[in-house]
Amino acid sequence: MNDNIKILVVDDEEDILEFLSYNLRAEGYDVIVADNGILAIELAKQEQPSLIILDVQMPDMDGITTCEKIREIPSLKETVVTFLTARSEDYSQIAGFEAGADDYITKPIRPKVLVSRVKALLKRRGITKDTKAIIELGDIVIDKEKHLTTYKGQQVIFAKKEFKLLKLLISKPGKVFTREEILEKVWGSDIIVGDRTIDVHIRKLREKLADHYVKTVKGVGYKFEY
Amino acid sequence: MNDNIKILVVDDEEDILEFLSYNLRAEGYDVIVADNGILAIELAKQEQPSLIILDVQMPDMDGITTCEKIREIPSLKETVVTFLTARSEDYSQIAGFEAGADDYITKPIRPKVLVSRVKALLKRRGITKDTKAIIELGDIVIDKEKHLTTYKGQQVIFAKKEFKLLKLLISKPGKVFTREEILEKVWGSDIIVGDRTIDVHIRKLREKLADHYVKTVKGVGYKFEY
DNA sequence: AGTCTATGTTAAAAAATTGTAAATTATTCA
DNA sequence: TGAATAATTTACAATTTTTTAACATAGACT
Repeated sequence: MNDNIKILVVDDEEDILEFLSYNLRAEGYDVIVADNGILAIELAKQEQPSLIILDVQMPDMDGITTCEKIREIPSLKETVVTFLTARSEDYSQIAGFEAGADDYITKPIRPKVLVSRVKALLKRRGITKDTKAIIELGDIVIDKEKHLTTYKGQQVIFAKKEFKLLKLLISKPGKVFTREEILEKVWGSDIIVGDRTIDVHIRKLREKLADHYVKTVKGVGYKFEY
Repeated sequence: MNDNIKILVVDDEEDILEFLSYNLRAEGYDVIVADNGILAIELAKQEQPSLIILDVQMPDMDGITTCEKIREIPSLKETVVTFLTARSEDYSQIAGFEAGADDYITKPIRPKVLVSRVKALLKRRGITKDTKAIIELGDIVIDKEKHLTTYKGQQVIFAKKEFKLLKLLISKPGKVFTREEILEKVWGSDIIVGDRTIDVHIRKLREKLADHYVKTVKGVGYKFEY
């Protein structure tokens, strides 16, 4: 499982796809491409990219429609979407934001601006290479890529769900995650589990680390505190 | 229901300030203005606007420096900052994002684009008065995300309802909230509770902070006074 | 002063939420 | 396929929060 940041680029023009891919790959991103909106939606669902760059003008399904459809997919609600638009189309900017886009990049594209923009967008959403690879928090080291956790130098094995839960909580130390949020992010929006499932998993984290890391905020949720 | 979202506009040119204010006020925002960076920072600290629109080019302190300074102020960490920039200055866009800006608006400004952009930015951040992450009022700091309250540097624990009530009262210091309003916003419109419930919760706030913060306005309701 | 009403105070009951162990069901992987 | 491991449910215990209820107090008004 390669844990680089994934970017989906969607444009009907071959050379623009290549241009964007080249420049983004050079920055270390994993780039996947689609030359139409329908394929884009399929790929997005499958690959769960962190960022989608979407050309506004495309045959069949335009960027705005594509974006609207993307926003309707629960697992892609948090994905950053940015449009590619010709410099003068102010109208499309408006429509784009209403469709749920986060930003837009004007053509002609300058590599430096592109990369800087992409970085800024991802950073704003808290998606950085750091948060993708290894998280260190005092005694606790989590290697997401290797799916390994170390506590006080000792390796601790977490099962899949436990690991996901730990990752989530630790991604924003101190932040209280509601049960809903946890369900949504660890289990997925459509899966229904019993009331006590989360508690049991929380218990396992506490067992394997130490009780005091995971705190209960009664009536609200759980948080990780170092 | 524009629950008076505050926007701070900073530009050295009088006519641009007026133009922006006019258009934003027409949309129902509370607009405050500053014609230089130093004043802007002062005002921002005092007024805690949700959005700051900042001209890049200004005498004395330019927009980028101002933005950097703003980002250093804890209570303004979550504030959305957008730059105003001449259409061609690509470099400033890059520097702007690095300084911690969230977006930029190019001159010449078109009212429709401006308003649409501002709406999109605020929406993206989910800003309506009750989603601001941190509320600071002198000795009292409320971190909604962490569900933490600090009084004189000491952590104070509030249960869910207490926390909600405190948040409500503190959201508009000085405003008197009627019992009805409190019930509606803390308990929800359809829940029926006895007469003394609110009093009991008010009492707990007084206990945990200090008596003088929450004042009773007999026959009317309660208010928070710092 | 006496009465009336709104609010303050307290302790205890009630309700809501979470913790836990053990049993049950799914999944994985050799 | 069949142990082994993981995930979930169940049933109850433990804890904490919220509400109620009974009584106290303060201030307004006649």
